[in-house]
Amino acid sequence: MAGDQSENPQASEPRYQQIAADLRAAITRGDYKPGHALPTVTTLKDHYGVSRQTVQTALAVLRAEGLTESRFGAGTIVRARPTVLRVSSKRLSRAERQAGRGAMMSDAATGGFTVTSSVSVSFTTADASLAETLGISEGDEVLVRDRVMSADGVRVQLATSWLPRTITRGTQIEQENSGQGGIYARLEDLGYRLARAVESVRARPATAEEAERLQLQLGAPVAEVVRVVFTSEDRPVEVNRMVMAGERYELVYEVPLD
Amino acid sequence: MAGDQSENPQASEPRYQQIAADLRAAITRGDYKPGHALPTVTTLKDHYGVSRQTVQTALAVLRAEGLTESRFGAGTIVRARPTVLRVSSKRLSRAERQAGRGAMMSDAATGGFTVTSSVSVSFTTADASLAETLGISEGDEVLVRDRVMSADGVRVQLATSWLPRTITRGTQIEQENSGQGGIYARLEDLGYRLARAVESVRARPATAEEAERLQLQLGAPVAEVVRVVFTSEDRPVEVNRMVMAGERYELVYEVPLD
DNA sequence: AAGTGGTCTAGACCACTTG
DNA sequence: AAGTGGTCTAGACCACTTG
Repeated sequence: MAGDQSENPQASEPRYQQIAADLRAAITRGDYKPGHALPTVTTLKDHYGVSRQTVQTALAVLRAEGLTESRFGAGTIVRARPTVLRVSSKRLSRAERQAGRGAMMSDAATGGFTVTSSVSVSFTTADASLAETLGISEGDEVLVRDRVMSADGVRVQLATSWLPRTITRGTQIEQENSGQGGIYARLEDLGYRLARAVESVRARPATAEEAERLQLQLGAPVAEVVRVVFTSEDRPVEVNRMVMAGERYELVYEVPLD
Repeated sequence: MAGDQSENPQASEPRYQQIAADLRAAITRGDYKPGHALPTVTTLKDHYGVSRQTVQTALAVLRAEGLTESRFGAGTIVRARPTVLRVSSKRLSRAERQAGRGAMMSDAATGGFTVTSSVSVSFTTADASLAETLGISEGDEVLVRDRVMSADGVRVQLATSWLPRTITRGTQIEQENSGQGGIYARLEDLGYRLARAVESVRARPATAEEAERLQLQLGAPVAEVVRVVFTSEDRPVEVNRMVMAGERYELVYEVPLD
């Protein structure tokens, strides 16, 4: 009966959510194992006696939860527990810098992943908000370092750093390859003693551009971390905005309680 | 022409995404203001010359991005910038505890929100993972404190704490009302000097249950924070698992760089 | 009572992957 | 070549909100 949804008038839950719940339970029970395919859309449509569209809507729910992944022309696959990068706030210690590792590389050292990164360098002028954060004037020149980072070939993080050109002009920080230990090591070479950073973390949906660059579903959760680095004289020297594929990261912070 | 998508064979982007992009741009430009309604589904369908379903799919994209909110029978509303609770790691300081504020209350003091919370207390035995984290034996009794927190009437956080009953038995920590300064103040009254916490943060999609309890869309981003609190003798005394509505929180951490 | 968003069907074509 | 997921249409009924 077309359009008739009243088979069971008590069931306030839409059919597609019932189907999603059913499949979710089957995945949780282990009927469908990570890396293996779910039944095809056509099979599911016949099995549940619904239209293709309804099956697709149910599958979209599972994708939104991160349980499955659909491969165009191939099938719907149960996702393996994702690659997790455990990123500790200890990664920024001077000891790590002196061991010649940049922040991203010490993450890799922790997790056993092969980390690669592509960098592009450009220049712009500070808008009001950036100028305030960096303690410079609106319109002042800033260096922009844009990075895409991958772990074991999977893109996991987008990062953009801004630094005042009064600090970076003519230094290796303006080169794509910033050298052993990364830009923090170079800043210390220049005499800036880095004392602390403030990191502000939010969970939010990926924008369309981020989803594309990180190979995520639109609206998939990302962690946005904005870090401001201060010297021992409490001068801000860098703003770094990182966008991380949510489920691929675990951020670990040590918090003093006294 | 039914089923004909080849009007513009160059356009690899599906129609519903084009429509979503169009509406997104209009919202960003300010054509549709926060709190106001988008055109109705019927209007949009006629305007773009597509089916209702296609419009619905486009609107689902905007909802997934957190840009809009659909009200059954009423319309699709542009969301106001969400209530943001700025939660600093400084909230856990001894000074705050001695001022009589629990962790959640000092958040409120920071942000100017009215915070309420409902607590339920129960008891269970530790499974292997919890036992290891708390340094006790599997099967040992633990106290469970389950909390739902609201800011200005909006549910913003689910939190569950586990503490060994060898510590809490017979104390105010096992009461629903744990008193001024919360359970951390009570632990210090009992002679446990709290030294540090380790917080581990992930962004992930809300499960169906969390979505319901936090009044979120299914799969909306949440921040999951697992905190382990240690005494000055490095003994773990509490595990606290918090699930926060992603866009309603900003977590701020101070990170030492040396 | 009228309007709104939400769901559903049956059928179609598409781009893509797999053997 | 056959199969798969993705998208789309036109039309329908539903639960809910608003005046």
